[in-house]
Amino acid sequence: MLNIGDVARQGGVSVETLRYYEQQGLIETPDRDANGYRKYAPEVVRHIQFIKRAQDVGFTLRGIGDLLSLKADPGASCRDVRDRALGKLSEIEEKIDVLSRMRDVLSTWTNACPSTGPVSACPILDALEARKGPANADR
Amino acid sequence: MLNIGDVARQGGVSVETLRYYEQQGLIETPDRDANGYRKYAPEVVRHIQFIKRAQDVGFTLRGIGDLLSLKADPGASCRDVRDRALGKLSEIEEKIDVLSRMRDVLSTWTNACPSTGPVSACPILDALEARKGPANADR
DNA sequence: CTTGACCCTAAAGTATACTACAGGGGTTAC
DNA sequence: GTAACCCCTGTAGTATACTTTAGGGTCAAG
Repeated sequence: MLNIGDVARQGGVSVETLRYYEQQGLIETPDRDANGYRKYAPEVVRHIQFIKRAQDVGFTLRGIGDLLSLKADPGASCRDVRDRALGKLSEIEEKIDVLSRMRDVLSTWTNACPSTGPVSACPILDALEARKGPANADR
Repeated sequence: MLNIGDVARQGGVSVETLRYYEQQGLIETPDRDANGYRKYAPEVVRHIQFIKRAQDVGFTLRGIGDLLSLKADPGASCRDVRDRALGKLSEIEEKIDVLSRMRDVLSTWTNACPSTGPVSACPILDALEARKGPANADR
């Protein structure tokens, strides 16, 4: 059995993060020692890595909680998980699209800037003030 | 002269947002009427659109404040503005890279999923639990 | 003269994922 | 027995860009 500090070290997170995950329902409430210390089975480290990997591919803690519910539900199907992943995938693609548009506009503007002369003749500031802005997708 | 509500309508923002911008130093403190109402010159609408366009290409309000200072500074050069734009551009490219990696991983996973069968045999959940995660760039 | 639309301030709330702090007890080695 | 380190709870703070709430004046129309 592990103390919270052991789990934190092995899982690569802080003890505060572990307590936070517990509070958020992402990890089971652990048993307590006589002194009140949380005692963890070694398997919990794997569980934390699951959370971290899911974060790495863009899931929020809320989404991860959802994934964990599916994982624990014998009635759930693989399709349910796949649906969550596809949903996240399109969210990410949407973000990439927005960012790509920003990049294109900024790139155009920086290329148009001679980078010499005073700000009074800056094409970037001009572009920002112009009647026509970039085609803004959202916000 | 315009009341705050007029500016809000013409600028496409809420009156609360205008007061917030003022508080944040993004728009000049307007003169007040005898009744205490803010009175704006019509030019302020253009100013607000500057802010909105800068947001559209990824600048934070802090960065926009910086841009506005350059704009107002006769000693500033076009290069200064360009530097801010290039900095923002690389930030955005970095974000795109991170998101692209997430997309690739999710895409691989969703393709590997037969989308039939129980979660107990789900390749996506397996991937999330595996020893090897995706090569995570940051976080 | 009242109703509805508008204006004011200051403070608190929202979302996300933690981090930090205050205040206090337990454990281990010397 | 005391220093160094671990654990506990609960609350507040962080960043960003607003939005909401509370409580209260102002103005134009009918």
